[in-house]
Amino acid sequence: MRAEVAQSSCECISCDFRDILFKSLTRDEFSALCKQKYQRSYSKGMLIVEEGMPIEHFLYLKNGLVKIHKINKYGKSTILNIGKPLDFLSLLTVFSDRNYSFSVTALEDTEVCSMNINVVKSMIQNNGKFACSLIEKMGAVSNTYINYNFNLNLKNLRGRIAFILLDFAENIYQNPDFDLPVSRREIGELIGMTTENVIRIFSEFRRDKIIKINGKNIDIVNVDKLRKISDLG
Amino acid sequence: MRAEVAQSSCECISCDFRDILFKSLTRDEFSALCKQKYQRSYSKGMLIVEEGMPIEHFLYLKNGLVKIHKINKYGKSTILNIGKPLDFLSLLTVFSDRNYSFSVTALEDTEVCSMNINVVKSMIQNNGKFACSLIEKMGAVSNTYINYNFNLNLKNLRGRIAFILLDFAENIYQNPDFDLPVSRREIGELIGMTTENVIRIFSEFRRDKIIKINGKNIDIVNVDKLRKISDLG
DNA sequence: CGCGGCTTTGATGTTCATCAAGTAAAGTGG
DNA sequence: CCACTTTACTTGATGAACATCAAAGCCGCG
Repeated sequence: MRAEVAQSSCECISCDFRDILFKSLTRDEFSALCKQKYQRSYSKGMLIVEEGMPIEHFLYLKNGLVKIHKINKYGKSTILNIGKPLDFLSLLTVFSDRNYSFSVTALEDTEVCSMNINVVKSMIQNNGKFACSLIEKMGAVSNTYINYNFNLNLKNLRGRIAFILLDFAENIYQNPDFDLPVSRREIGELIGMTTENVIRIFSEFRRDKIIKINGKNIDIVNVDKLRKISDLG
Repeated sequence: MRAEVAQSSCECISCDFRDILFKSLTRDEFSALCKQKYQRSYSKGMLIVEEGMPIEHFLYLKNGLVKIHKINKYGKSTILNIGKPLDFLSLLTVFSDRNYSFSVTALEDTEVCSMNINVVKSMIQNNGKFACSLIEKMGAVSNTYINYNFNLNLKNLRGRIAFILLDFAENIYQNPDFDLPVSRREIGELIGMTTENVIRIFSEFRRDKIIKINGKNIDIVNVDKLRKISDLG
């Protein structure tokens, strides 16, 4: 009864994530999750997770965009991945580590839902279907990450830029015309090249009429050519 | 009863892997797993898994060493990872994909145990403790892989060679004197450089008295210097 | 207004891949 | 067992790709 009431008063019931990961929860489990969850908004630029902090919550992105980054011992920053709502790298490590081995920063206004990690762990123990969907999701995220790296590592600089622009257009914004959520420097940190060369190749693509650039705004006018560069690089 | 008998007659009971992943299974589960498992030996060079084949089994390495590799569309081979018994990359993707997205080849004589994937999936559903340990193991493997890539990508060629030699010595053979299980070309495929440059840097390190080389045999004589090169690269 | 961060372009030098050529080692068929 | 072929290994020379350095314009913000 109590559970019933809690559930109906809970916005989680209409959350997109419910179908992805939580559809196998019982009403009581769902309600318990709901009651202790904590939702928070982060505006662009805010730090969501700091490298080294203890892992106490299972986080997921309701919406928004984040960068998962890490600083090496000489202070150089690297972006491991751009995290989208349903494809969140943090998922992979949160059940094994005690402390975060990376930071997470909002690239756009982002809503994050956090649940006590032990509550989720006990749900894994008690609900096999939930455990299965979590394992499947983890595998899918791994695959994405592994393929992303595999594809990127073999390419030259022009190929990388082409690849990343197509990735933004197709996988993140579903639109050939979009605003970059990151600076030129951050693109370099993500695909492993210097800021100067990111800019140089942007300019090259503009000169060759493959893209239009207006500050952060990118409009891909020749997708075919861009894809060819990405494939051949 | 029947289960009991099956269990005591099964060699799995003394398998190292039992403690890692399967210690939370009930006797009946363990016995069921045992009865349908299939163990096979592969000698050096044999193909264990072929890219594109359907995933029907959950595989783990009992002992030996494998390379996980993938061929890009122009026929160029890349090694994603070297798989050790308890740290097997395949673990990450086997529950999400329908077909293998990579090949696995034995680098040394290797024993592989294979269990029907659906049996394992149903164990995940029915045994929460098992699901938990699997999720933890998956997370640990992810972490290793992500860190491996993070470390490697920032380094120059000398740093990469130093890093990989230390990895072999410390994480695989626990000995500064070891036989390389791979060719010079394969090292290049693993850390992203040409065969010629792998050899060149080997020769350089030999000239600088950091390592001794005798064919496949490597003896690290100046670990500190090698670590410095790995760190600074 | 001025400062700092982001962006842009050009000049220069280093790192690395490619090409070439030769030796050693390992497998293959007679 | 030996000629033969193939594959792995090695070194040098060259050029291309990329990082670094330098300088200047732009923009937002205190």
